[in-house]
Amino acid sequence: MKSLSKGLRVLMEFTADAPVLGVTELASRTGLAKGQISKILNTFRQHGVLAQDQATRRYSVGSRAFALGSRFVNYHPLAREALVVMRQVVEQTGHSARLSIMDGDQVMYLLQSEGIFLADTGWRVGMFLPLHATTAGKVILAFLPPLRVDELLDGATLVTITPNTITDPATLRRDLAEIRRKGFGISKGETTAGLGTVGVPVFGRDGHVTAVLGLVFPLHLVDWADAPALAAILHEHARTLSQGAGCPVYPFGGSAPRPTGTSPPQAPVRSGRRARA
Amino acid sequence: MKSLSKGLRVLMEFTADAPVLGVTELASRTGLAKGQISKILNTFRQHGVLAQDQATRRYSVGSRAFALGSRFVNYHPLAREALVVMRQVVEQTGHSARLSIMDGDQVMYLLQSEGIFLADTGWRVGMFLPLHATTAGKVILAFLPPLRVDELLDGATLVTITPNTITDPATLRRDLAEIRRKGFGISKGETTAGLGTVGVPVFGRDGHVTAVLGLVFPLHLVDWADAPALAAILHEHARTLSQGAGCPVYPFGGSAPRPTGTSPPQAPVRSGRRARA
DNA sequence: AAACGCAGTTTCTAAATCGGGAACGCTGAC
DNA sequence: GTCAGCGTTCCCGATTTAGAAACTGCGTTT
Repeated sequence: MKSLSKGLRVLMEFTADAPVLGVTELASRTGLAKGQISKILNTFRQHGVLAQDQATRRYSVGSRAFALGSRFVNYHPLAREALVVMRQVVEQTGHSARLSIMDGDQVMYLLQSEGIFLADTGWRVGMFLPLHATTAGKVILAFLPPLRVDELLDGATLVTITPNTITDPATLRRDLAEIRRKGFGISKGETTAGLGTVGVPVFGRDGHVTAVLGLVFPLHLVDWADAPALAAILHEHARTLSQGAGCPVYPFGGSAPRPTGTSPPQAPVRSGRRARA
Repeated sequence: MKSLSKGLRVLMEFTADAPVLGVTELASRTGLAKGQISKILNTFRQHGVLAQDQATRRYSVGSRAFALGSRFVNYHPLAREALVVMRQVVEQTGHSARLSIMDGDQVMYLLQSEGIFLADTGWRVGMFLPLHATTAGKVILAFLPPLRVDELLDGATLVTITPNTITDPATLRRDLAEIRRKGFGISKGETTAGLGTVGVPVFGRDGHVTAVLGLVFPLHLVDWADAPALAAILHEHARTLSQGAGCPVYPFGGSAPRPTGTSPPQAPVRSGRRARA
C-alpha cells in the first residue's frame, strides 16, 4: 500500500508545531512532488480528514479526523473510569489532573480535567513529549523493566525543553530510583517553565505501568512539602484505576479508607498557600 | 487517489457504534475483498492510526489517530477560550458543560467539562448526532438562515433516539421559533433518557452560529423553573466567546457585569434541588 | 483426538493507477 | 502593470494495486 502510506506520511506532517500547512511546504517537508501532494490533500479534504481554508488555501486537520481520533480515548480501557476519578482528584486538590500514557518512546497526554487554579496549561491532550522531560515519562521509565529503560536511554540524547529539563543520564537515573522508592514523581518546571507536576503510576493486568495519573499547577501555588500529601491523594485514585485495570494490589499509599461512591465532595485537601481568593 | 480513498473509507467504518472491527466484518461492510482490507489495515497499523489486538486480531483506532485528531480541537478558534469559559460554567452551576459544533448535517461534541453531579454522560466528545435530536442541534437550526433550515429538514425523516425525541417537523419548527425568542434551547430527555440540557448559541464574525454552549444534567436534579437562570449564566459566557470570535454584539442575556479575570470562584449559583450531599 | 470452520494473511497476474516533471491560472506584492 | 509564488492540472511510462483463490493458525465440533 504505497499510495496509502505516502498519504499517511503527509498527514502526519500536521503536528502540533505545524498545524496548518500548504502544498509547497508539505512538498519540501516530505520530498514529494507538489502535484502529488495536491492530489493527496484533496482526497483527505473530500473525506473531511483535512479542511482547507478558502482564503489562504492552506490545509489543517478536519472534523472527521477529530471524530475518528476521539474513539481512541472514548474506548480506551482506562478512560471511562479515569474521567470520573480525575474529576474527584480535581475536586479534592483544586489542581488540573492529567492522564498520560506511553506511546512509542514518548509520552502522550490522554485526558485532562481542568482545575480552578490553572485552566490552560498550554500542553494539550494528544500532544507528545519525550519521556525524560515530563513527570509522566519519568514515572513510566521508573517502572519499566530495566532492560527496556536501557534501550530507551542508551545513546539517546536527552533533549532540553526548559532550563530545568533533566539532560544528564545519571541525574535522570537517580530520579527514577527515587520515584520507585517514593511511588511518585515530581517536576519543577522541567516541562514548562513555572509549572510543577506530581505523578503516580497506574498499573495494568500484568503489573506493568499502564498510565500515569498526575496533577499540574503553577509552581508558586504549591509548597513542595505538600507533594507527599498530593501524591497520597493520587495514590488512592491510582489504586482504583489499577484495580479496574486488573492489577489487584497497588503498592503505594496507605490503605486509608477510600471515599466510597461517586465523589461525595468532602472537605477539599487544597494545598495551595493562598487558597481560593 | 483511489487507493487512499478506499483506505479512508475503510477507516471511517470505525464509528462510535463499531469501534473494534475485524477484517471479514470490514470486507462485508465495505464490499472490498478481504485480502485488500488486510493490507490496508496493516498499513494503518504501521502508522499507528489503527491498533491490532494481538489476542483477537481485531483492529481499533490507534494513538496516532488520536494525536492527529486532537489537533482539530487544539487549534479550533473557539476551543482555547472555551476551555476556560467552560470551567467557569461548571464552577457556577455544578453541571457538566459542553461545546458543540455543526459538522455536515449533524452535531458534533467538541469539548466537555465534567461537573460534579454527572461525571459521565455516555455521549462523548467526537460523537455525532442528528440536529433535531439534541439541544445543540436545535439551537444551531434556530439561528441558521431559513433557506438552509428548509434544505436540512425538508424530506429528511426525524429519527427517533429516545421516546422524547422530537419527530414531528411542525413541533420542531415551533421549538426553533421559541429558541429564537428566548435565546436558549432545552431538551428533556430528547437525546438521552433521564438527561436534560440547556444550550445557547455562540456567534461568529458574520453573525452566524459558530457553536453551542450547553449544560447537561440528570433531569431529577434540576427544576425547569431554573432553566432561564442557567441560560442567563450561559448567555454571559457565550457573549464572551462570541466577542472573541469576532461578533461584537450578543443579543441575549442582560448586560450584567461579567465576572472579570479568570474565574474568581465566587458563590456558586447551583440550581439543584438537592445540592451537594 | 481428529476434523471442520472461521478469520486473517499471502500469492499471483492483468491492468489500472500512480509518480514525476513541466505547464497553467490565480492571487497578492512590488 | 509586471512579477513572483502558490496551488492545480496535464501527460506518459511503469510501478502498484485489485481481485480471486489458496494457505495458515486457532477455536470449536463431532
